[in-house]
Amino acid sequence: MSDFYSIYPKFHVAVDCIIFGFDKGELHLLLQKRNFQPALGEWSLMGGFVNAGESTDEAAKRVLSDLTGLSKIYMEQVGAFGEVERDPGERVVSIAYYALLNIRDYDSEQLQVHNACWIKMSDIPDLIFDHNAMVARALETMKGKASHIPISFNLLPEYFTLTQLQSLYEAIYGEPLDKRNFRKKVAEMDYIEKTDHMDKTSSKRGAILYRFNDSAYRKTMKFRLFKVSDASIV
Amino acid sequence: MSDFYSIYPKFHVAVDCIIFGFDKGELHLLLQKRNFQPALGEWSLMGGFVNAGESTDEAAKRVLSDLTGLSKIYMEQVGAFGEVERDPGERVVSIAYYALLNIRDYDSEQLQVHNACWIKMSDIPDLIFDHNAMVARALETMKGKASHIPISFNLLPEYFTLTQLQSLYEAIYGEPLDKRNFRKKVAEMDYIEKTDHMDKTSSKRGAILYRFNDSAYRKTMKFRLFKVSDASIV
DNA sequence: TCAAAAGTGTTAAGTTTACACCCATGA
DNA sequence: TCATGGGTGTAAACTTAACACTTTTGA
Repeated sequence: MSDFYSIYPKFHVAVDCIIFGFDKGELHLLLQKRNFQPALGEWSLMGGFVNAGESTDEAAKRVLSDLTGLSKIYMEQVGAFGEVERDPGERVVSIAYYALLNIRDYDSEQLQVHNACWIKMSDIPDLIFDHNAMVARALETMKGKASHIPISFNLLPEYFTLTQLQSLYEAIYGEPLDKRNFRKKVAEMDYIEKTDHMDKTSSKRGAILYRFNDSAYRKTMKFRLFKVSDASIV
Repeated sequence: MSDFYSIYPKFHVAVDCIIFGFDKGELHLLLQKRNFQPALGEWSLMGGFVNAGESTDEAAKRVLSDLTGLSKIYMEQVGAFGEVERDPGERVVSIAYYALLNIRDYDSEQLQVHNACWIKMSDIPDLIFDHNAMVARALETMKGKASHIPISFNLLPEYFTLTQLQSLYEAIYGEPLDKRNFRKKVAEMDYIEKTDHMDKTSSKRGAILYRFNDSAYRKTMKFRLFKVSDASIV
């Protein structure tokens, strides 16, 4: 094999995962109080190094499945973080991924093992390195995508009420939505299907449970439950 | 310094730049017919390895300024490409960036030196490695951004006609726009300012030259010259 | 004088917003 | 019986889309 590259430096390449969950009307992140070095005792995202023979996407999936035991998690790349001093230990380029998962799919035993817990977005502590910046960019990326692609259902159980769905969108975009207008839009989306199940846990009357039908969605690919936002300061 | 990382592998980290230009009603890319190894004689994006002591953003800026002599180029990260075998020579993780530049700012002497040329988007040849995939993702990223943030002015000269601006949007989104509706929207954007200059090169009558006023834009941050598109197949 | 690009308004259709009350039930 | 969350429609405001002719002037 010829070797044109050997004069160039090599770096550690890591992945970090911004894991979103939704509970009690708020977005949460799965964070880790590190019980290992470096930065022992500090809060961080879940991450790990990319192995030889493993793509960065695979590394992110591995980190997620090691942590949760789940293999089919919705995941998307946020981007690379490549500042020289981002990790004070050594030069590490990290690729951030966000993941969306139903908070109930994740058992609390796993939480203990990894010293992890769900923290409300409004209570995110100082994280190590540039992890707070990763969270901010992940949230922007996710909001952009969730406004026109139905990824948000990954944050809900298979069966959900319209109140839950609305509350999820309000949590993501941080503003209230009108109930009647919201339901009118949902009603036009045939792939958000009424089931004959009822949720009796959150009201006396009970609420109809709905379900997202992905193959029906793929026929129209039309989805918009939230207005497209103007630019933030860029 | 403690050394928690040494058991993990290191990789080459590269940057690749998708450089957009606009000319004669079409988007173009600045591509390179490689006069060096590896992949000598093949077409590729402009790229380079990230140096020690240099962030990935800085590496991308360096690649762009080495190539063009320009330092203030609009540039944004597309994302990391981390497949194991993406570079058949050796494991390389590459961070893609797109750049927008006014095709006239780039002199043809530079083109020669780098064996580079502007190729119409509709004529992009097979590129090395995963560079075609990078181009596709860069275009999607750029379209998403250009629909609600006025980045497209980076593709035009400082003074431009409304016909040029419309033609640019038609090139980016690949569909025709109604002239009167387009001009009505532009007229509402006070930061797209009429100047008292005229362009006489493309019509006998002459067309009024406009100019984008960034600080005026920042007061409202409202911009939309193209409808937000539905999902492509994702 | 005519070809070629620049410039200009109105109307209908569709979308978004605002808004308030009745329903069902378990405690 | 009443407190709680579930469910429903209409009208006004706004936005988008469709559409065709006149102007200017250099060749």
